[in-house]
Amino acid sequence: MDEKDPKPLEEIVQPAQPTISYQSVDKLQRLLADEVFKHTKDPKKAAGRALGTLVEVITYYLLKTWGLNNQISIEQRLEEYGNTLISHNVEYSLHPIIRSYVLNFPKTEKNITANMILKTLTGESFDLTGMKKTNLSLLSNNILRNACIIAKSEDTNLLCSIESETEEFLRLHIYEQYKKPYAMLECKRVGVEEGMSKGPQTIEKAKQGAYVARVASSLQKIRNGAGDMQGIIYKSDGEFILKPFVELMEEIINSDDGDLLRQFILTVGVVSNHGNWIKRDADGDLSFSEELFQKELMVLANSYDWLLFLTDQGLSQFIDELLFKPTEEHKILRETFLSSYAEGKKKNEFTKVQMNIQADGLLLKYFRDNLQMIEGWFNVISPSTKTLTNLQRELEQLKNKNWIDIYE
DNA sequence: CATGGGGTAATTTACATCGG
DNA sequence: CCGATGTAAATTACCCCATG
Repeated sequence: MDEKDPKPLEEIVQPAQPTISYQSVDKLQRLLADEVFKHTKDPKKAAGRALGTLVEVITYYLLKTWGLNNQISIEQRLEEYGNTLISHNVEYSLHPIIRSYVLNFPKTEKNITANMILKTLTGESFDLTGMKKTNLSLLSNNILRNACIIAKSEDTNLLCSIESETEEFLRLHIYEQYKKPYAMLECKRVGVEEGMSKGPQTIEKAKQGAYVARVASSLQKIRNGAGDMQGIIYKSDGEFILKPFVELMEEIINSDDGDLLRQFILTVGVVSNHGNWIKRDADGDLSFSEELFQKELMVLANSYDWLLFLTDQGLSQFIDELLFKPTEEHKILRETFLSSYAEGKKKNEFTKVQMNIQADGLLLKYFRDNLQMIEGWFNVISPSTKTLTNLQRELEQLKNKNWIDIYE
């Protein structure tokens, strides 16, 4: 990471804009524990788990708002680069779309199953040979399934999302994703352990994600004796390219060389804030420089191509504004969230996969209307020279590659 | 205070059963 | 046959605690 241009910590933990003050996430977690999760055996733990889900939801709806909805798959199996014996489920992966189609689906009161969609599709000259249907539902009891897979083939998945609606029809996006992703994201949240002054032990678990980030992509990290992070990528003829990591990564993203792109996966980590991620300096001040990162934060920053920080302020604002004290317009969000965690409740309808359909609409609108502010909830830890907009641009670049040629 | 071990809750998937 | 519902198994993500 580059230390020449350290960002002031204020930028990292407390973005300047809105001047409203928000409670710290630690306090909100305690509040959640007391109010929402009192009935569980370990309220704080359950609250922490729920906060983890919220980090995922925020990240997912940011991606949606960036126009990547149809590129996303959730919790799909990803083989290690060059080592197919080991695979991992990754939270979000972004995939090339090989073909897509808009289907007018007659509105119905009933649930919308993969089967019904496929049946409607067969009348529409959309070739389904070689595909095996799933038994998932796009819409069930008013709950939307994000990244809903309706059929699978050997190398692709066929997914479905709701594009828009008319009086009689739902316009459904049918799109075929190539299984090999060009990017992946993992979200992690770690809370402060009660009574602990130092960093969290639980972060050991985050190393699992760091491991995946290091083995997923053909672009691998390697350090030289001077401590510089180098990137190495093998081409199909066995030759390799070795040069400074960020430089090589940019080169691959900018290139149209199938040889470089075919197995490349941009890895992105999203960690929510933690009071002890960063050490104090000799004066007892918090300043943002790499040597003051706790070991665990460095491990993550060195493992992912991109490491993002979801700030305390951002997560608090999301919880406070939409879940704790929603406006009239947003009160369904609160209701959906609370009912999802009510005692005896079986089905959660506030997760990255299952989301109440009205809540989905409200979240999309909120993210669209407040995109700039929400982007301010994230800070880039690595590469330290880049911004979130750079990441968006890189994802967009990858999305627009001519993948059909690359994989033919 | 770093580390390893441990436990619960949440979520998803696969499979079974029920009812039309 | 088909979809809805229920249940067990598998996986993951949290937090807590004992030890040295």
